[in-house]
Amino acid sequence: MLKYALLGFLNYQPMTGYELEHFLSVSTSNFWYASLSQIYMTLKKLEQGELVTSQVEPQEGRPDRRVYTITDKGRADLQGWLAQPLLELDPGKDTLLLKLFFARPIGKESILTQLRLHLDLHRRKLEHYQHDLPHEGADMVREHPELMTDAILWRATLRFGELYEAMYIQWLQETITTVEEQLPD
Amino acid sequence: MLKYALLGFLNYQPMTGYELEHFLSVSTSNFWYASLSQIYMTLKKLEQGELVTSQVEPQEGRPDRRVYTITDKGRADLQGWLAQPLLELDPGKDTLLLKLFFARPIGKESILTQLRLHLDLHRRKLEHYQHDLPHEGADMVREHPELMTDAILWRATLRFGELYEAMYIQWLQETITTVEEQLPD
DNA sequence: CGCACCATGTAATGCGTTACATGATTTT
DNA sequence: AAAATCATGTAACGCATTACATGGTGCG
Repeated sequence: MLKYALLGFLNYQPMTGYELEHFLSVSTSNFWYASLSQIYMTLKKLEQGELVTSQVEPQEGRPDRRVYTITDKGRADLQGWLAQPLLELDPGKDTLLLKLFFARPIGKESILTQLRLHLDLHRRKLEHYQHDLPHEGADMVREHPELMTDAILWRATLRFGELYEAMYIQWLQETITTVEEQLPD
Repeated sequence: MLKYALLGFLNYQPMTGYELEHFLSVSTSNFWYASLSQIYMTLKKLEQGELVTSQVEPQEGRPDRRVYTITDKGRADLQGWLAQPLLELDPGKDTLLLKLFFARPIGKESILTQLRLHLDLHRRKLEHYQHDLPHEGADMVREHPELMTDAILWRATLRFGELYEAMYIQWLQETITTVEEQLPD
């Protein structure tokens, strides 16, 4: 699926693997992220499949830039994926919930400590969504005014992040209270 | 991490791979699930690491049952993992959000159709949490009264599932309205 | 008569993480 | 002087999915 994240960004403009990582981290990291090494490997596969092409731009003092451009075939593939409805939900994975489910043996206080730590992590994340991220999308639109309507969808995904974190915070607060009141030592 | 889900259940009682799949599907599938083939492979690795042992129970007319039992080493490993605080959040993955982010080229109506389809999927899931799942935990406690306090934590994870689906439904409704009102055809 | 349940596994492939390897330029 | 940014890649390993392979029992 990273494949489509990369094609999606390359459909806006040609860029390098390094730049793709930047865009992933400031706009989709919430629901899709990948490390640089994975991005480089995936780009290589996309090029083998002729969904992108690359041109090397020589540089001095640092590695040459390899700029990737989406091909017509790549655009068609992206469109096909976008148009195809998703018929089932992603399986969820959440390590904290898994730990909590089996946490009884480590005792009440240790459980509470861990829940409070997570509450803090989620509060920070919510702040990040509210303060830092909104600017990034605005920057992109300034450079590419034709993407103004795309930005409506970008904001919707950011809104999801906010609602998700607010929900998680609420659940943690509730759960901390439940554990305090109901779980024996 | 599946490793710990399996050790967690085996810490309640010895059971087979097949039974483990059942427990995963009725209690943790929300935040951790695995297919049978993956469970069988993971059990094999756990046995090699001496975290579990297995006894074969011969049967007629169907494959022999292989019943796994957690060892002291396995219990210690599980405890260690549970006691170790999680210092960062799981990276989120959500295919619908990824598609939505890049969906502008497929047009307003196709986007709305896909969002409405997902709204339906999430409504079904919420019903499932509210009607079907609560009984499963109750059954387990009836057979193992000593797990009554564990059930407080199980309910907390189920509650997360409900809040998550309710949040997702709210976001989808909001987003459908936003797209209807703001996105040009 | 067909479907769900019981019950186990292997093999191939793909996706993702971590570690390894390098090194100049720019900002604080 | 240190840290962040720019910039690319390979190798090893582990985790997960899908397909393959088998077949009796019990219920509606």
